[in-house]
Amino acid sequence: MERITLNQAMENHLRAIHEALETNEWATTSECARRLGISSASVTAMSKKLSRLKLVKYVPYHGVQLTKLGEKSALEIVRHHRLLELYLSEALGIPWDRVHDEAEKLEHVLSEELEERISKSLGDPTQDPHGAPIPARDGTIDHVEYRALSSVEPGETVTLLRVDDRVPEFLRYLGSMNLYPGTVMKVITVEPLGGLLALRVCDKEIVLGSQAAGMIRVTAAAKAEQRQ
Amino acid sequence: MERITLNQAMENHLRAIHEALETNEWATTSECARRLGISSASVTAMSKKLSRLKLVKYVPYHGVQLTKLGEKSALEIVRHHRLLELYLSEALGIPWDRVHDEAEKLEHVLSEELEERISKSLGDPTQDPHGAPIPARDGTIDHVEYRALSSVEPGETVTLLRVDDRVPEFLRYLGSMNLYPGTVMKVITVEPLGGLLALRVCDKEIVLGSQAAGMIRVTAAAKAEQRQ
DNA sequence: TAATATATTTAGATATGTCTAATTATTTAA
DNA sequence: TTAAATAATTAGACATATCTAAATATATTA
Repeated sequence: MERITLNQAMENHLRAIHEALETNEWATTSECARRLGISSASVTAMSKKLSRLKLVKYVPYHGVQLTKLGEKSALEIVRHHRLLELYLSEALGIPWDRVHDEAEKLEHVLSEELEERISKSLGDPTQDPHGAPIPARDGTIDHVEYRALSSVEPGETVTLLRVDDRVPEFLRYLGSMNLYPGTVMKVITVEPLGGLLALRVCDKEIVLGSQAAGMIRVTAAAKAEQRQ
Repeated sequence: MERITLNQAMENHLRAIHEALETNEWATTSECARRLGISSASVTAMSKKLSRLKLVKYVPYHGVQLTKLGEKSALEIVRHHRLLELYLSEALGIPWDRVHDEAEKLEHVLSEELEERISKSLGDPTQDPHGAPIPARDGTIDHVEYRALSSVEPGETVTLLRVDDRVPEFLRYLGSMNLYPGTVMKVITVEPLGGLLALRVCDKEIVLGSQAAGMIRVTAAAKAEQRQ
């Protein structure tokens, strides 16, 4: 498997594709465009380019999937991104709602050596501050069974495993209520129409909207496991 | 003084100009081209652009000088660069011969917040690993009187103040002889034609070529001061 | 001072990633 | 099953920073 030189645009697209594929079989053009904040036309152009380089399988009008090579390349960028998020948070004290944007810029200019030293200085971690798995150097990555918090039934007790890292306001809101990966919570009630969720966390009651609950992933099993 | 949004190419040019102006009144087109590793034609094009933006004074066939605004912008990039060099060296243990290339990539994507946290975590330092002054946040910068080691007379004792940071082999060589900023050395002999320099450092004798000696700057006063 | 060498600029080309507007496919709803 | 809505692609344009080759200006040398 050859090594391919990627530029920043290609790296951005690959990471967007990788993330889109976490929840769907195909990364559609519009989904990638939305994630990258660019036009669909631009995404199509890049899909063709990545396809020509054998980094993705591109099926017109369906979207793209990563090839083995593309997967490997994407995981390297994801590793950069998540290691940086953790490093910025742990070593430099940047609040968890701001590390994503910083990491997004830094991830493209991280040398192998710097990546390795950062990883070592953190003890070769396997999770970023938002609970996302950090791929290992060899491309292996933890696969954990998740559920969206919004799909949990009233009465269940679950552990928060992972939150979406892209919306600072959302993360600040969670932080203000001490909702971090590892937090155990019991779902009290679920409003039938709006999906408003009432939770009990450490004897405090918290209410979340359905959109917020959709950005939170929790243990798939019925009973909580203490994690992290 | 307005704030101007700079892209990576503009930042690279501004830093090259700033460095060229450390030794010359004008930053010539060819000198900038050499430093940036691009063609003179490209430098001319950028000189015009920076001139249009009032960041430099461009006199055709003479070169460029930084305006007040350009100086301020350049110093911000230089601050990024040197803070990063020191951080990579101190916090992540990257050898001093490799920090320049890393910093060159990172300097363009450093946010104000990250810059500030890095600076704080280093105790708001004023010198990078190669002895170059780190501009303060407000743009003030230490001005130290230097001399090239190659211009020192035999018999003089001087303190190494600063070395060129761009050639890894050169830095490794210095490191192998324990020549770092702060090192006190006595010039024993100077070969008249080739300029070969014999030094005594801690009772060890070291010989340097004229090119190497030209990349080392030492105290301007006749007697050494213990620095750093 | 004229001839030559060197440095700089201009002209024109290329690669890249993005955009908008128009066209074509696909999906959804009537 | 046809019509309408949505999604994706194509065509064509633009900004950017770079390049090479040719032209021009400046500096150096005979």
